[in-house]
Order: sequence, then structure tokens, then C-alpha cells
Amino acid sequence: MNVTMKDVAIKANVSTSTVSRVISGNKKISDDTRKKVFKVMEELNYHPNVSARNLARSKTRTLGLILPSATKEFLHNPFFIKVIAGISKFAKENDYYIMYSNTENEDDEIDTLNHFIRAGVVDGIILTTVRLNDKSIELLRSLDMPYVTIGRQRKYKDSLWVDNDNVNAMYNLTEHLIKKGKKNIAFIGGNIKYNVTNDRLNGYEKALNDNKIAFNNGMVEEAEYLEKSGYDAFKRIISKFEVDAVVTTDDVLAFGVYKVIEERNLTKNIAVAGFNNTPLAEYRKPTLTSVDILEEELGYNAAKLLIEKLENGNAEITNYIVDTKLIVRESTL
Amino acid sequence: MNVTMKDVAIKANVSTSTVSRVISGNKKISDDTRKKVFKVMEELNYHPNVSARNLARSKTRTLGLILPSATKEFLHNPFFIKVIAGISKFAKENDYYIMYSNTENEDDEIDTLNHFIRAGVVDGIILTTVRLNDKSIELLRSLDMPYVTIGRQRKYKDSLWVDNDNVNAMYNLTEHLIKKGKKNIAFIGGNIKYNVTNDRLNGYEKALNDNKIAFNNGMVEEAEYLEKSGYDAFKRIISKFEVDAVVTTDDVLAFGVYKVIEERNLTKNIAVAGFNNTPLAEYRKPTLTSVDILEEELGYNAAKLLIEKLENGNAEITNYIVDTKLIVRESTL
DNA sequence: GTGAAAGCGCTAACAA
DNA sequence: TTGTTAGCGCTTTCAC
Repeated sequence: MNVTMKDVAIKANVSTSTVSRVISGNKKISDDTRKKVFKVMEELNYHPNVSARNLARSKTRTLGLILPSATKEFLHNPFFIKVIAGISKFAKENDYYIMYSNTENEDDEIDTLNHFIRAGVVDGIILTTVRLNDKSIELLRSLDMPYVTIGRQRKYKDSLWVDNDNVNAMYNLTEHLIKKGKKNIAFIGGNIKYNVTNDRLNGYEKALNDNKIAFNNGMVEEAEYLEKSGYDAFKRIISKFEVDAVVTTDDVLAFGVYKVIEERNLTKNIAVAGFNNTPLAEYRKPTLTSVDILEEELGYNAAKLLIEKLENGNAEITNYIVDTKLIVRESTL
Repeated sequence: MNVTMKDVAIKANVSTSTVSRVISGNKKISDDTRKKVFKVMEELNYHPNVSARNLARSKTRTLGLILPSATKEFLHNPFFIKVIAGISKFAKENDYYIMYSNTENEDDEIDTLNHFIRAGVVDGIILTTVRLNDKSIELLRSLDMPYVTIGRQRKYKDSLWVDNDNVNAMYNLTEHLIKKGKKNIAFIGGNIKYNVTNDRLNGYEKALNDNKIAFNNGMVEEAEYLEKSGYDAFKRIISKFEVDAVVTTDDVLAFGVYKVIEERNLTKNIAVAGFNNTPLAEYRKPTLTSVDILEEELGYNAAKLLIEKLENGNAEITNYIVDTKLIVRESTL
């Protein structure tokens, strides 16, 4: 139907292997034939057929991107679309394709991965969320399929991952509050079993220690990533302790905190900080201090790590730490 | 490397063609052989190789999804991620793959499309944004490549598209304000050359007419989708006219309006309505009345239209109108 | 109802 | 430096 390599070969008076070599940039082709072939390709507007190439090479130059379910509220966090865009950028720069799939749950994810891999659809996998004892990772390893995760992994040394330096980010945020004269700083975070929460908690604790402020376990609360949950957590804390500042691991938790402050009309100046710098942060009154985590960079580097592994075999670099940026706004002035 | 159809054929004591027929659901296969083959496929954990199938069929069951550039601010609007999820849902239900690409500009988009199509990567295209005199659409048509757009098209009768009923949505919104006793309702929208703006303007005008309120062209302003632009537009309007309500075509424009109201401390009760029901809407003070456009449905139906066309040839149904939902909040009480 | 064989368009030994 | 040839793993006529 379309113009094929054979058409090019005939018109250029060479064999298809020569055309194939020209396309793949093989060195041992004379300048003359190379030019001749390129010219004919141009004239015929020839584009190599990807299916045929994939079959012959047993490679697809395609990465499988697993996204959370459409029904998961947190999918709508701008995090994902930015990661998606970052991945696309690096992939495009290196002539890779991205195939994505929103998966409903762990089983669905397993099915999708199994199919992607066994049917030879993809050469590697990008996971945007990682569970505890993630079955997907076990599957990927058992099938020897290269993968990268957005978010650190500690279980396997050779795992590829990208992440923010969450310890430092929270350290800086906490120190910012301490410098503002705050002494009773509460911490509200997601489930502490997750790396991301745990790291941020460590950064918080370290900042307190370094500034000779006693760490008080009662000032630390776990929450789900919901406004209501932040609201409840903050209530629990203030029922027991004096608080003059709060750090959280997501803006939405900070909004929950503010709801309590507004409801109770707490006149005392309580500084509140979010995390992830969602668009809401700058629209709230007061605008919310938060931490920008450069999601696009995360996606870009995830694709980078994975593709480099695919091209070069087992690479030395297995992870990237992406910078964060403290955005100070009215809520902590 | 992997288990192939040949392996299955040998173990099941049939030919590869029989295996192929079983997989494709061919009717003229005896129940016995069908069962036998399925059993062996199961035992061997056989998954048909997609590249080989694609090559043999000259089809890929893959849709190409074109997303705006990562640098475009509006990409971060939850609109896109929801559309993406909706597309994935229908595609998955029908065993299609989705390959996406974020394109930097019209030329990049043309290049991407050209490659996707000529290299036989995809069977159809989903465009998430449509320009005036869109070169991409001309390309798709000239290459006879099935496509669907998110957003109505009027230029070609046979084009596939999905959209909201923007006329009605804005009609209802405007009428809601009229019922609240508002008489001087301003309209701030995007570029009127775009269908989406034009339709919403028509709905606004129609609601005024039906309620015997004179349409005043000076109360209509165009703006970019930026807070600042909504801010400026509203200033222009109130410099000339009395206003007791404003409808906009996006929440962000409504936020611009509020900025003026706050700055000037306009005590009079001005009702303000947004559109697209972004997450910001319910976090603002006052919370913002807006219109939920069910983006996931848009994506789902876009994939549906396109896949149906691919499977059945030229279909009778060429478009879907997706419902909208008026979400009344504090800003118009 | 099933098998043989050609072919989808490309790649990659192996020869020359 | 280039051509010949045999696949890659599946689909699909055509024959029986």
C-alpha cells in the first residue's frame, strides 16, 4: 500500500540491505550510495514501516506507561500530566514511543503489564506509582523487563528510579519556619509506610534536631491525601498541644488545616505550609507556601534512565534526584 | 525467545493456521480443536506477538493521541488528564492501544502525524485541540487517515468529533443568574473565532432574548485564558456599564474578575460564574459557580467514535454531544 | 474443518 | 562496500 524499502532499493539501484544500512547509519556505506539512497527516500517520501522493523529486530522502541485509574481522585493532580509531558519530551528526542494505560487496580495493572511484555508491545516500563511489596515490580523482575519508577525504591539495588530529595526539601521547609521564630511545628503527612512520607518526616525531624527543638511524636499525624483528613489530623493535634506552625506533605492537607483555623477562628498566627505546589496554592487566601517538585523533570529523567538502560545494557546510573524549590507565600510570612 | 504460535501448533498437533483461526475466533473450527488449542495456549502462557500480527494485518490497533506542548500552561488544566483517562478506558475495553505525543507547535504536530501515519504506527488519530484552518486536519484528510477531534468541527461533514453542548450549557448558566434577579450580565470569553466561545456566547445571548433582556455588545469582552486577561476585560466593562453579574468561559477568567472586585472593594453584590469546573472553583472564597463538562466522557466517546469507524468503515454517527452539569456555589447565591 | 505455503516489510548473518 | 538469503511470527488465500 505504502512505499516500501523495496521501492526505494529499485529506484536507487541498490539492494534493500543497502537501504536498510543507510537508514540505520551504518558506517561502511560509501558517501555516493548514501546520498543516492537518501535522495530517493526523499523523492518517494519513504518512511520505514515500524511493524516490520519491530518484528525483525524483536524490539519496539516503545515504553509502557502505567497511570492510576481514572477513578482515583489524585490522578487529577497536575503531577501526572506534567510527568507525562516530561516523558514524552525525552522519548521524542530519542525516537521512542510511549504507550500508556490507566489501570484500575493492582490486578488490572498486572494483566496490562503481562500483555505489554509477553506480546512484545514494549521494551520497558514506567511505573508512576509504587505500592508496598508491589506485585508489578516482582513481575517485571521475573520477566527480566527493564523498568523505572517515579519514586524511590530501596528493595532492589539495580532498580531504576527518579525522585525528589524529600528529606532535604522538608528540612528546608521546616528550617524556613524555624527562622520565622516558630517553635511548635506540627507535621501532617500521608501514610508513613511510604518512602515519600517517611523521607519528609525525617527531614522535619532533622531540622528540629539541628535547631535544638525537641521532637514531639504527638505533633506528628498521618492522614490520607484528602482535605477532610488533614482537617481531622490537625484537630487531633491541637486538642493536645500548642501549635504555632504546621508542615504537611501535600497542599490539600494544608487546606484541611486552614479549614480548622477558619472554623475555630484561631486568632493566633499559625504558619501553614503545603507541599507539591499545586495550582490551588497561589489562589487560596492566604496564598500557600509550598514546595515545587518539578514533575516534568521527574518524567524526563525517568524516560532517560530507562532508555539509557535499554540502549547500553546495565548502566551505572540507576537513579536521579530532582531538585525541589521552596515557594514562600503569605501563609508563612 | 518467547513462546510462539508454532510452539502452540506443535504441542496441540495442529497447524499454525488453525491456531491463528482459534485466536481470531473463526467459526469453522471444531469445538474439539478449539478447546485443545486454548488449553495448550494456557499451558504455554502464549501471547500472540503484536509486531508480527501488525505486520501481517497492516493494522496496529493503535490510536495516536496528540497533546499540547508541555510548555503550554493550559496543559495543566485537569481537562487533559481526564480526557486521557477516558480514552484509555474505551480503548482498553476494545483491545486498542494508545500512543501519545506532546507536540510543541503546529509544525511539530505535522511531523509527528506524518511519522505516525506513514510509518504505520497508528490506525487513527485523536486531536485534543483544533486550530482555525488546522493544517493537521488537512494532512489527515489528504492521507485518508481516520481522526476524531475533541471539540466540534463544522468544516467537513464527515469529520468525527465530540463536544459539550456549549450553547445550552451557557444558556442554563445565564438563566440561572437571571432567575436570581440579575439584569446586567456581562460575558467574558476566549477568542470568539473559536467554536467553543462562539457557542457559549450564543447561549448567553439566547437566554437574554428569551427573558426579554436587551443584548448589549459592550458587555461582551474577549480574553485569553489567563487571570490577568479576565481582570483587564472586566475593568473595561465596568468602566462603561453597570454590572450585577458576569459569566465567563473558564474559571480562570472568573478569578480575574474577582481580583477587580477585591481590589476596588466593590460592595455591591456581583454574581460571578466560571466554566469548566476546575478544582480551584471549590477552594476559592467565595466558592465559584461553574459548569462541569465531564471531560472523561469526552475522551471515552472520542475513542468510541474513532474505533467504531475503524472497525465498521464509514459510520452513521459522526459525533457525540456530552452533557454538562451546572454546579451552583456561593458566587452566584 | 484443517493444512500448506506465500507474504507482510524489514534486519542481519554470510558471502562476495 | 554491497548483495543474497533466510528469517522475525503472524495472517490468509487456496486446496483438500
